[in-house]
Amino acid sequence: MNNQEIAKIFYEIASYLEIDRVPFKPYAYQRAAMGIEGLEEDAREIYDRGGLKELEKIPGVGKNIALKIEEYLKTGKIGTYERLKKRNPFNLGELTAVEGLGVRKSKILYQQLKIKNIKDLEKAAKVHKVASLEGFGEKTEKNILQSIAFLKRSKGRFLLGEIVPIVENIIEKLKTFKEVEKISVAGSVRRMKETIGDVDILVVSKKPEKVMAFFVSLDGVEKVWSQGSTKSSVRMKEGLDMDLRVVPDKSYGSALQYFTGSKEHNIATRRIAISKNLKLNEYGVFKGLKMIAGKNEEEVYKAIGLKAMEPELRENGGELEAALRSAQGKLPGLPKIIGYNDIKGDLHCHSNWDGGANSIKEIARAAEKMDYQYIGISDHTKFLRIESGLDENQLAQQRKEIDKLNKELRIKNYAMPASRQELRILQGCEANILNDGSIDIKDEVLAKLDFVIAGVHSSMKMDKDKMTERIIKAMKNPNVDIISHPTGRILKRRDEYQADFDKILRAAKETNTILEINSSPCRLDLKDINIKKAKNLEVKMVINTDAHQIDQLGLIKYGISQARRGWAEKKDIINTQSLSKLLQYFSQK
DNA sequence: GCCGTTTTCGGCCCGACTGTTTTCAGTCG
Repeated sequence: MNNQEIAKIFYEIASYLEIDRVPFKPYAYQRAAMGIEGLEEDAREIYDRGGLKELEKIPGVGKNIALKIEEYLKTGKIGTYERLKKRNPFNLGELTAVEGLGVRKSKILYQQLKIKNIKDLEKAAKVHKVASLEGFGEKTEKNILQSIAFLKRSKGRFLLGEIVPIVENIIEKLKTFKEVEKISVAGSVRRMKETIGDVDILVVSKKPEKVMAFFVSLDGVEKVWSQGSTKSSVRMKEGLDMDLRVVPDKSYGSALQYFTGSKEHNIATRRIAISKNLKLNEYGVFKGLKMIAGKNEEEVYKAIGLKAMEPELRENGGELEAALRSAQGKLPGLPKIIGYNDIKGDLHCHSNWDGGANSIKEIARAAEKMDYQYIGISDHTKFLRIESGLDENQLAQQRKEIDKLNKELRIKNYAMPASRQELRILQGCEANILNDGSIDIKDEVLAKLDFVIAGVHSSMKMDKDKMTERIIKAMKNPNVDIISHPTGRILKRRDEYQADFDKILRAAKETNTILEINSSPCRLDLKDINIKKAKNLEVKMVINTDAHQIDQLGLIKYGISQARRGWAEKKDIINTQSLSKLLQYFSQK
């Protein structure tokens, strides 16, 4: 994939031009970079199909930038970029990651002190060489050192699953403060992005100063970066930054829209407003000086001719075009994405048979509490000795226990509301896809299970063709219904396997194999763009937790949010369906 | 350098806060 690399180069060109105060061009390069990032097709394929003309159809790409893409595809380099880099031989990405440092200050640091990277910067700041530079000072130098310490500690972003509990706690505390009239989380947390840089919280209050004073004095606040009457910014003891904004009630909707982002979504919505002779900012939608909307998000979007959409969709990935069509009654409009209460059962739970924390009965009880109609026990199989994987005999034993429990539970369920009478424990397993694509459990045993999940748990560094073939061969096994965590990534720790995902998707379609969206906050695998691809190809998916103890059943919300970010609808996700429909999917293999 | 429901020329998202200033540049989101 060349696209990410090309986009990165254009972002950097934009930064270099900003250093030199070149007007407007940086914006043009950024837009081109965004356009390329958003492509579903590789730039080379586009070029091979129609040359420069075809490249110019990419949003933000005109004649000149098309030429630069061509140059990159032909030579692997872009002359303009190489020259700019030579003139600014410092690590821009690294330096601007430091809070408070942008491109201009980075250049000054290089010119005055020959600082090229964070290491140089830390050295210089420690001996107080930075404070004396023009435009810098004591405080800037201190903040730089603190920010570097943080970067070292956290490696940047946090997992959504780490952040949400912290945010929920802070919001609960703020709700108890009587001057807080309305409150909502905004930013990437509201969009449920898989990793979070910092947290934005929005409040309506008539006494902003009092709210700010309360906020910065909350337990868990380690440092106050800034404190004003509309915005305050703090560092929490967990290491993440949290911003609180206070807005008047009449602007709550426009502020929520604005602070929810994404940045790309906001830039695009403002441009739509301008094209209609309106101005959109965090205070409202304005026609001249007259405010025409702002109280809630629905009226803000409506004022600029759009239907409001769920926060998870707001990435400028086609949602604005869809919202425009929805508002005009045209198709295809906004998707009716899956809701947080639409899941009818979790099919990937580990019991104490393979070393998980809870018995099958305890898992079933927990599933009842979640109002599930079915629960799938999917223990590891024998190849994974370290996880006490089950062999053929143990699977047969487990079947007996599950059959017994199903009888017990069903009797009790007649006393339950109709939705729960169906609760049924299904027996699956999470078998291993061996290096040659075969499964570590005999076919005749797999055939007796209600469903079979298969996943890669070994030899993850296989080369691309081999890994692709390995997974496809597993999908061709008529007993394999679901592929677990299909790309194998672990956020912040391990990259995806080398594999051709598009090929795997096509094979999933041909073999009626279901792909898992694993809800574990460090996996979220499939990720949003792969979910979108699967949906477009009509490949079915299932949202599972991979829980090893019953408190992890609640992680399902992160899988759902990922599915929502991938535009998945109820019909795309098999475990939104009734038990009978679900079993029908499995029988289609 | 790109782009067009007012435009093929003349615009390009926009406001808050900080730090270093004495009216503002830089950064952030």
